[in-house]
Amino acid sequence: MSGRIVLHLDMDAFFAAIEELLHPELAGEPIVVGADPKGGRGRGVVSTANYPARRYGIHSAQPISEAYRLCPHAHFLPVRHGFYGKVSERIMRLVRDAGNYPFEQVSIDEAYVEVSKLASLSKAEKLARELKEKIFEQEKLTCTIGIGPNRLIAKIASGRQKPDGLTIVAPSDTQKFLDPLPVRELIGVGPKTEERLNALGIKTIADLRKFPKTALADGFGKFGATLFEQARGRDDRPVEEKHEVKSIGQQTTFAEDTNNRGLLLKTLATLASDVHGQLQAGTFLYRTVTVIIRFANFETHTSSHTLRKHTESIATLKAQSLKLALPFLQSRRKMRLVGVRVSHLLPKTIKR
DNA sequence: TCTGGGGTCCTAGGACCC
DNA sequence: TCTGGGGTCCTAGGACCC
Repeated sequence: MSGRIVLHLDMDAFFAAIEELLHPELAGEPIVVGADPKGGRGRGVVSTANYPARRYGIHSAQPISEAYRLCPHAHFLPVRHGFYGKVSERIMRLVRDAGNYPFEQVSIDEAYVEVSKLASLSKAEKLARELKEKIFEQEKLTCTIGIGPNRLIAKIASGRQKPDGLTIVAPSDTQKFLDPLPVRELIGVGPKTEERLNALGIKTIADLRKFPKTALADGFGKFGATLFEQARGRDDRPVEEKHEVKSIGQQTTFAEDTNNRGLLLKTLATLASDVHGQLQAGTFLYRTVTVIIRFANFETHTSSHTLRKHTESIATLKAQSLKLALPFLQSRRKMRLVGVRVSHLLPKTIKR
């Protein structure tokens, strides 16, 4: 595939930016959206911090207790998913309706648009500027856009200049754009893989490019081949609105670790019926039930069972959840989290 | 300093079938 | 007495993403 132009749009500090709009009096002050810090004793993590808060070293996924230590006077606000979802819907509609381009929303605040048919980077740039303007006009929120010859480059490009940025990488500049970047920028390279690559002397994408395909395949399996391609700026994943749901689940972390049987059983039952509610809302049948248990020391286990046929029964879901959890409960060890997930979903409309 | 909640995808071993 | 190969499904765990 040649001559592609892909645009990646990423809202800036989305949750925190929305909260700023709802609390104009907090303008310019550090805002942390996430778990309740409970005076430094809270569990949970930072969901999003605004830029003033980031200057204190606060960032997404950081333990909320740590964020509290870094900046106790920040404004700590709870996550209001429903509200952000509504704002997201309006923004995504605007982007989707910006033209008849293949569009793919990848999360509450991120989307790709395939604008290959514009056939020129300057036209794509113009569209990007228009999108940024329209979103700001309508929602008073800023976003960052990356444009590149495929999803990978567009995504990395948008990550380069934030907030309110626009980065365009021409096909001919792709390699020189990638080479100096740390391998952590690549899709699917997290802390563990970064560590492993670093141990091989691979720090930058230029380093990665020197590694033979076979060596990468040996060390990283299927992902090795993807790494090889990514290092060369290649990515042929299409932009398409799709996404069938594969699983539905809920989990909860207790305010304090517990081995209280009554509480554990009650929590599992509640999770099971909440999951069932979502199942019904989406009119799905399920076939596999998985229970997730996390002990106080963070050791995490799953136990699952696949039924002989699909069902929508809530009684079965509850019974299976309890049955799967039982061996863990017998241990009497304290737990910090329990969860229930269903998979092997089947849309109900297909009657059998 | 402990580490959320919603997900997806990959791997590896064992069971089972032909 | 020793011992195939391929394919699919299930289960458990782990890495990663937002």
